[in-house]
Amino acid sequence: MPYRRTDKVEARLASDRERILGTARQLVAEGGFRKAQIAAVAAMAEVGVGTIYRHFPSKADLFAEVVSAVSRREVGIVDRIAESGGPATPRLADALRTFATRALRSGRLANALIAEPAEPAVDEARLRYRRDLGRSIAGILDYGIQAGEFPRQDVDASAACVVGALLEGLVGPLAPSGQIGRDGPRLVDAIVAFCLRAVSGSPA
Amino acid sequence: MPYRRTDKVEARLASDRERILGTARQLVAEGGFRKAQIAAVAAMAEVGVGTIYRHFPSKADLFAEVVSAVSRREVGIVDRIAESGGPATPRLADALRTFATRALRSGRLANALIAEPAEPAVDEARLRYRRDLGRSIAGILDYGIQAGEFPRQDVDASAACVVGALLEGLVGPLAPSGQIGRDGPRLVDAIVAFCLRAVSGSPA
Amino acid sequence: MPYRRTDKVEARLASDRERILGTARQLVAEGGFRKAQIAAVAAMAEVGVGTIYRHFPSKADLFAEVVSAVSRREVGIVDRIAESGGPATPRLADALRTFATRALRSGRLANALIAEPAEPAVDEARLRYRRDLGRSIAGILDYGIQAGEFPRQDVDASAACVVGALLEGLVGPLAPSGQIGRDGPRLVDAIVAFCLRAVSGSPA
Amino acid sequence: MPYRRTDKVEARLASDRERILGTARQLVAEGGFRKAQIAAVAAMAEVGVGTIYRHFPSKADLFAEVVSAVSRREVGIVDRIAESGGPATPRLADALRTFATRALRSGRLANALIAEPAEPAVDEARLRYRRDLGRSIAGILDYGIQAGEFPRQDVDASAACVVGALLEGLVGPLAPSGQIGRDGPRLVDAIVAFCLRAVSGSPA
DNA sequence: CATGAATGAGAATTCATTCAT
DNA sequence: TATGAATGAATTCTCATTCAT
Repeated sequence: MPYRRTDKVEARLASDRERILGTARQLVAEGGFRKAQIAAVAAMAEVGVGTIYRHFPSKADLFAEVVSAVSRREVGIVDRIAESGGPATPRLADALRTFATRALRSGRLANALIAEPAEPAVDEARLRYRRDLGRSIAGILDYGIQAGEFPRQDVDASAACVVGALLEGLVGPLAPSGQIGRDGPRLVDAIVAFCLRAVSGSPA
Repeated sequence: MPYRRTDKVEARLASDRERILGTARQLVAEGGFRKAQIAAVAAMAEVGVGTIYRHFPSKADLFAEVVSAVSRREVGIVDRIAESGGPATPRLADALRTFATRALRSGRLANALIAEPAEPAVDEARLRYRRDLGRSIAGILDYGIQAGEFPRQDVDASAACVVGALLEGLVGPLAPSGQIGRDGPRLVDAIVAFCLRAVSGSPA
Repeated sequence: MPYRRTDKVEARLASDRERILGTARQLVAEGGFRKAQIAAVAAMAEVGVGTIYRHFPSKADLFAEVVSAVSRREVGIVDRIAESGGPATPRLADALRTFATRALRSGRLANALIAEPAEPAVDEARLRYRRDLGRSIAGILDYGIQAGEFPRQDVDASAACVVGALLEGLVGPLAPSGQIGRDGPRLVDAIVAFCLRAVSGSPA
Repeated sequence: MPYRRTDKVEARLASDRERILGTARQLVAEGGFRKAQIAAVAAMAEVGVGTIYRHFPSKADLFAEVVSAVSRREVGIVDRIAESGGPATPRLADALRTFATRALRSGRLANALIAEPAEPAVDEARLRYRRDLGRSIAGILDYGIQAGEFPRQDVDASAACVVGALLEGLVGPLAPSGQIGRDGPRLVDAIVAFCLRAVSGSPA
């Protein structure tokens, strides 16, 4: 009887893949890339090491995929807000606040995905993450400038600066090491306010 | 004849130390911390491995020192500007512009020192770098708020955001692939303008 | 087909472990702990270096296990004799003679396991060896004193002295250069006679 | 003016040599051979590393000499007692007691010199130490047998056993690790009594 | 001659990847 | 097909010895 890749097999394959990705993400969230070794992922995902290599050609690919997945999810959320209608200012505020709040809740994961490179391939994914986030922001800025809400400015540079301010504000040194040191909402407010002043050139 | 640590010897020692530090910095600038192994530093500095361990107790110490040295130098420059007299706005502009211009010239080094952690000890040095830079910025903000140039704001958060915007603007993905992709002066202008709008809440 | 740790695999694992232990013991017997480096053990056991670390957490653990294994075996043999019934004197004689004869046959190994420390962890195992041997001897002494065969004496000190006399007699300098220099049986006789006189306080 | 090795120079050379030896001995006493590195000896002796190599061709030679020196001194003391007149029994008791008491006072040094080999060359010196000690003991035994105090016995084996009992009794496992666990005098009494019973074949 | 800086061969350990079962 | 045991290149650090000053 020839081997048939049945639906059942297909489903197991997919669920294995997801579980591996999820476990990898969790390990990164707990101990950064440093602690996320293939063997550890395999053990926690309850699959064999070899199985990981069936789904991902290399460690770098696995973790690049981890970053991409988080990126897709988070940028997707921001995108949806960015593309919702209405004036640019509240839209930007909403997007930034949502992103920041979620990042604060994710604890160390955000820090690792944002600031802790490891392999070049993972780095690329990280950069893509930031770039995609920037592109989403840039969309709002473009709209706001068109609509006269924001002054003329170098949109790409501003978007990058917003991303930087956002991430650094969240994981930066002034927010005590690694954890949300100060009460989150207030910090998020300050960051959002900073960015809004920056792109609008007006107080509030 | 008893051994005398002559000036010549002293000079050689110092120059060895400097050469090791410089080589380490260069290797980091070229390939990130990943490429900067002790053996590689030794080879390129044309000293034995043991010599490095005469000057630095461990690999982590060596690279922490690399970061510290750059930090001291760059933050020192910013500090001097921050502490010069006059209104806060041009002072902040000057500080940011100077830092940014220098960082752009340093190429990948800034990226590595800012965004690529390695050993925990090096990480700490990197965090100190950002914190020190933030503190310098915060000083100007404090002054500006006192002087009524800037609106009331969370100074620590703003300073972190400025640092983030500055660094991300410089090394971020929108400045293509780690190198000075766009003409530098224009990018620096955009970043500085962004930060000034953010802290002042006014266009210009 | 899910991976099954078959009996065959199990057997290979166990035999690898044994081969590694055996090789380590052999290397120690040939050249002392100095010659027994992990790489050498791996090469001679025809396994990779990593395989050794799959079976033993560290070099110290491996060699501690080597000592422990020999200790368990040899002390076990002595214990069985010590716990057999009958008067203490022949029991002690039998125990000492058996131990000594076996040690003489093992050549340099006894010397290394007895006299050559290396890592603190291995040292501990070695001390345990001597202590266990001493405890076994002390048991016979206790019995003999109760039975009136031996005079009252400091049992712990006597046991240690017996162990010392035994080991030194075997591997000591008077038995030329670490090997069985003199004809074994006569040496064993002399050592046993010495110890019996010492604990009994009577000739023969 | 040709270089003349004046008396003054000669004296300094000799005193340097002594200081190096003394320092080495002290370091061994404090931390065993493991802690006694050439650089440490040089530093503590307040000479350059090179100076040590002027006096001793290698590390092994230096420490072999350390062992030899201690050996000469201690064996000398025992020898003198051994060669004093009078019956063998009190002479042996005196020799053993003196040696044991001194060893207990020297703390870890005795242990290291007796039980902690390092380099083969040092090992040889250690073996010579034990052999010389044994020879000294053997002299007393010979005399005692001649005089009819002791029964006929294998003198070399007995001497080795005495040395073994003595050393093991002192540094062995029953005397808690490394330090004089039990009150020294009582332990020395027990060891001496053990040895006297062993060589005399009669209760003491 | 004394010095101590420089050297670099070694040694232990880690972990991504492979492949027999 | 899944598994996880085996692998060994790579990396950090130590320390006896040499030799320019």
